[in-house]
Amino acid sequence: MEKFTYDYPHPAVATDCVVFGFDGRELKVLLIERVIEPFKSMWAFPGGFMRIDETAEECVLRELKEGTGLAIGNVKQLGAFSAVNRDPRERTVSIAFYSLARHADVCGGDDAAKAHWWAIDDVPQLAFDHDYILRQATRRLRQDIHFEPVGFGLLGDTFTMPELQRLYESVLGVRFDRRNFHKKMLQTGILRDAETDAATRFGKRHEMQKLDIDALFGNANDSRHTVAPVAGAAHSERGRKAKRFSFDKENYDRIKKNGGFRLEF
Amino acid sequence: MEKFTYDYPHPAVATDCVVFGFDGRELKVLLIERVIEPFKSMWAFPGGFMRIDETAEECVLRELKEGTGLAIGNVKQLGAFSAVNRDPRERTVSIAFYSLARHADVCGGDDAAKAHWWAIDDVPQLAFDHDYILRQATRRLRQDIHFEPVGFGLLGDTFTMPELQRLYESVLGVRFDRRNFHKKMLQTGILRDAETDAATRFGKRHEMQKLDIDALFGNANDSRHTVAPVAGAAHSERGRKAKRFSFDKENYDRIKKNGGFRLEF
DNA sequence: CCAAAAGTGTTAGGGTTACACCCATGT
DNA sequence: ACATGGGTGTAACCCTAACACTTTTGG
Repeated sequence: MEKFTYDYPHPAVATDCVVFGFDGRELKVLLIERVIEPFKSMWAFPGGFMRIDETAEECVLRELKEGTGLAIGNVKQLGAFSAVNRDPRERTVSIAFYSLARHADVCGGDDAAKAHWWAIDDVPQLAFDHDYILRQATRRLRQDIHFEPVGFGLLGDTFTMPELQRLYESVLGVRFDRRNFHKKMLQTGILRDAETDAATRFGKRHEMQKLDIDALFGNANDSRHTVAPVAGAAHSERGRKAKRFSFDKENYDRIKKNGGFRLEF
Repeated sequence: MEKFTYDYPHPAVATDCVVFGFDGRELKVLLIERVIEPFKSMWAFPGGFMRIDETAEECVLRELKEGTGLAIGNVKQLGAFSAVNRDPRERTVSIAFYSLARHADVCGGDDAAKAHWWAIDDVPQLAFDHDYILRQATRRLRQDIHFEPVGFGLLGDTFTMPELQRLYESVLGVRFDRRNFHKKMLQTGILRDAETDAATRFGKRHEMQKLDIDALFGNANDSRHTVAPVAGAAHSERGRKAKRFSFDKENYDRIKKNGGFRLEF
């Protein structure tokens, strides 16, 4: 086997990714059960060793794809974890990231071991220092959600205000008043009325029929279009049907240039 | 020479530290002129390669001491920088940190090359990807200053409200109303009246003389005790003498437990 | 005596919070 | 019908932003 030699000892460099998801009720994390030593049969974040010709970002996206089938484009770096004994095999520095995935996008992956969603409050003891990394990631997510539209990565293309509220409540661990939440969210300017939007895009603002809307977005009775798989399964079918919104990326980019939004909570 | 061999290629791991300082007027950065290739005679952050038996934090503190004489205890990690070609010698991942230093604490260091403070707006083109790292560090500092008492690491043990205001204005690049700034700062609860504090500590609250205060903290005419070296040199001696404050660490820790403070600005 | 710097309080306005009723849907 | 869940507006309060004069000090 080919060998690689250096004048000074080099640590190995790996990446790990904390993938958050949301099922409509609870915040979740994607974990993989380890099939080899060390920490065999324990759960850990997807990740792996960095190749010599890729950046850490490239590495973590590749490992994510290989390990879970997730092909996402956005990861945020949490930082490097460098405790001397964090990996019993050899000295390893891990560059950790976090990302947000729609609950349904996980499709197993190649050597897919077992990738499973765990409720954030029920995660078992993890391999390596991943317990510690998870705490950092959760804290970071809670911070970021005030200033960045992180939540929308966890929902479908369209979503309802109550879904969005449950997401924020899950992440932050608090409860909000419906009306105030609604108001605040609309004030940020990053939401767009999904139905109006769709009608406008198809040039049928005035002729928009209920049937068209159902066809575009799926309604509660139409299982062929589960465009909102996240929340659809989580709450009862009773009660008034909720208005759907979508994330207004164009407007968000404009707002971001002027300093971004801030959600007080 | 001893060699170190691995089955897979390993990148080198280094650390770099962006050290911010404040001279009473402008935000500064501590840079070292490189005396060896690559990037010889260009300026760069203090830092160096990580040893196999130390964490990144330990490494950066050691390098800081060796390179600049700074013996500080608090650094915050910015993250890992892993562009494939950032170091022409070999593939190197750098874990970057930032820290705050009192302007006078830099005393040269061992192999001290030349460590110099640069005004943040006058920094020349830097070695490696340090320009990029500096932008990240500046952005991060601006964020952190809203939630953490970062500013006090840059000032002396005691400081005046105008000094503190100039610091915040330098970091954030804006101007504040004196009265509102004063009010907001006191409201955070992390400031303590330095003169009252000192008098209390010495059990002489009621007998406190002006002379005592001068002896404890130095006054504008006493060059032997330049306890506020940061601002003392920067502004004219004219005008009313300002009240001194200190950072109330005990109270800050208590406040932090309850969610911390937030400076709106 | 004058210029420069620092201390201090009030008011208007915007934003947040608290709060109650009606409507739509499915059982 | 009724239970469940969602949509909507208003009033009190707090916090922020705007604003001017006085005091101290050194020249």
